[in-house]
Amino acid sequence: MVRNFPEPDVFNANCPTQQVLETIADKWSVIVLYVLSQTETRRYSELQRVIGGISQKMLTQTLRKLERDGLVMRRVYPVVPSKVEYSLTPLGYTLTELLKAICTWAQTHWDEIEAARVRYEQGSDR
Amino acid sequence: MVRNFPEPDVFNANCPTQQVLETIADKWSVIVLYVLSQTETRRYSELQRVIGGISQKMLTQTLRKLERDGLVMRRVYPVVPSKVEYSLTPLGYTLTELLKAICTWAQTHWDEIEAARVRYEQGSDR
DNA sequence: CGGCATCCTAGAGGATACTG
DNA sequence: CAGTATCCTCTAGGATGCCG
Repeated sequence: MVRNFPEPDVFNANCPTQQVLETIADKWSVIVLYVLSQTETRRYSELQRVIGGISQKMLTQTLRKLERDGLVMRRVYPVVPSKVEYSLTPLGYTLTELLKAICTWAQTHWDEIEAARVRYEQGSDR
Repeated sequence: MVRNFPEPDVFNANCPTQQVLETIADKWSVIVLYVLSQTETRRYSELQRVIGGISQKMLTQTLRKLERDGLVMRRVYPVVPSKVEYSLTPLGYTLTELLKAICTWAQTHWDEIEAARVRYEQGSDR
């Protein structure tokens, strides 16, 4: 039996935690979830417009993955032209605080990281 | 001046937040940081052994990136055979709570995600 | 021991065109 | 509008071998 781990260790390649990270620890996933966490509901085209630099392929792919994992809900309106709305599921909502924290951290500490990079470059130059 | 953003928006491709996510929102980075957050100090070979399924190339690459961004500290002991120890910097430590939360979330909700996947497969089959 | 350097391949991911 | 399909490129990342 491969399942059932004595203690959850992220370090084990077989551990589900690593598989979850494959979903969560992805740039586009974080951003999409973050957008949805702020706005109740978003249409496909809104997401594409609001998120800078994402291709439509990546957007669709990310949404599918999040939907498959039960984090995002997809509602199709049978109208023409078509209308599709995306929102977080209850499970997805349990992530919002975490996502907010991550984005806040990124915003707060960006200058320190940038400074570290400069220092690193200088150190490696001579 | 490209820098200096009115309000930090993750959605803007130019926003530093996205750049930080490139570092943080990476599976191996999360895991390496998590290991270091638990153990003060780790040697290279310990990290490689403890983390299942990481290649040495990826490990080195991840460590360099984290070092460059000021999250991880690398200390070399001039002995032979060589000895290198990695640990978190103060900046890196500010991430530990977040990382713990992420890993905890992954552990807690894995079964729900798995259930969602099964549901998704069934739905798409017919 | 703790790495680089090199080679190689699968898959990520962009651009473009077409469709219900 | 909200995608799918196709093609094509480029790079992430494994395997292997060498070095201080």
